[in-house]
Amino acid sequence: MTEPWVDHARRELARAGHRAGGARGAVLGLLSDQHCVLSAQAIHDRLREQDRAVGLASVYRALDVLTHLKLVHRMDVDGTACYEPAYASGEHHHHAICDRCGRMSAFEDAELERLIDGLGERLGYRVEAHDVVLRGACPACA
Amino acid sequence: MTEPWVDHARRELARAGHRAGGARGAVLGLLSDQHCVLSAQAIHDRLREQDRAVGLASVYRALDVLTHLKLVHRMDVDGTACYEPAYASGEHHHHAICDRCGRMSAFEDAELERLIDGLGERLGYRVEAHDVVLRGACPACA
DNA sequence: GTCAGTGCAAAGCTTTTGCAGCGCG
DNA sequence: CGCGCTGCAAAAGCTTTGCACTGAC
Repeated sequence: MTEPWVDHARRELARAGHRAGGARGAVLGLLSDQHCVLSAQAIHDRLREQDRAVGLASVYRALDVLTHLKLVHRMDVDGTACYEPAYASGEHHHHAICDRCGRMSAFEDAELERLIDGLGERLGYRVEAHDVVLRGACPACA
Repeated sequence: MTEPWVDHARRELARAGHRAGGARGAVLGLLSDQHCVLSAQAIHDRLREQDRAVGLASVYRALDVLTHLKLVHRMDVDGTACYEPAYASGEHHHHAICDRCGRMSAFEDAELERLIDGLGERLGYRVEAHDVVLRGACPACA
């Protein structure tokens, strides 16, 4: 299986005039292997485990560029920024976080997306991104 | 017009065994006058303007207690925690934030609430709170 | 009187910035 | 061979914690 997201991201980076440095490449590679959101610190730690150590500042800088190009999606959870690949179209999901065990699950729902698009229109907003977060007790903890 | 939320909050605080201190009371009073979300720093600043100065640490402590009692709702925006009164039932709204001017608007939608409740059930979650955030260009900036 | 609540200052995190050197294009 | 990328270290937020003191019950 190829990694369409990584390829897409590299292409977009080049198109935006960015060079291909090692640190950003490593962050890109790690993100594509994950589906769950990761904090900058978590990315830094995992890269170190994989012997592809990258300065924490470079992780932040890479994520900043990627976020601005809308190649990764940023969300704040419990006061810390977390990131995940942003898939160009389709494959759009949201998160439910368990207050007890802290575990996070992802879900998607076409009707929710449709409803949110409608809401944006109603507000006169050109909505470019949106987040939905559910909090409560997961099946195991409830 | 009375302030049902403040009264409710004071009652719940007492019921949870908390004493009525000046700092927390001031935070409570300020929050009830606002509809928009406020950061801890903003609360601290406004209280100072009103000559009801409260230590920043006390603001954080008050907000922490109130959040745990589910009397205020916390949301992270751009890496900073913001707070607003949590209305026991009904009067539940969400936010749209403009990427350009940073202004925030509130909206509510019964269908959205219904849909989210359904999603929680589908996931087996006992959903206790949820957030929906739209990001994009507001009518004025678009 | 006791102990939660408070203010201040210090510490702890997360994130950003400055700067010198490396390396892609 | 210039300029973007990187790492390190320092700085800049935001938030929490330690401690002594005040004040509610």
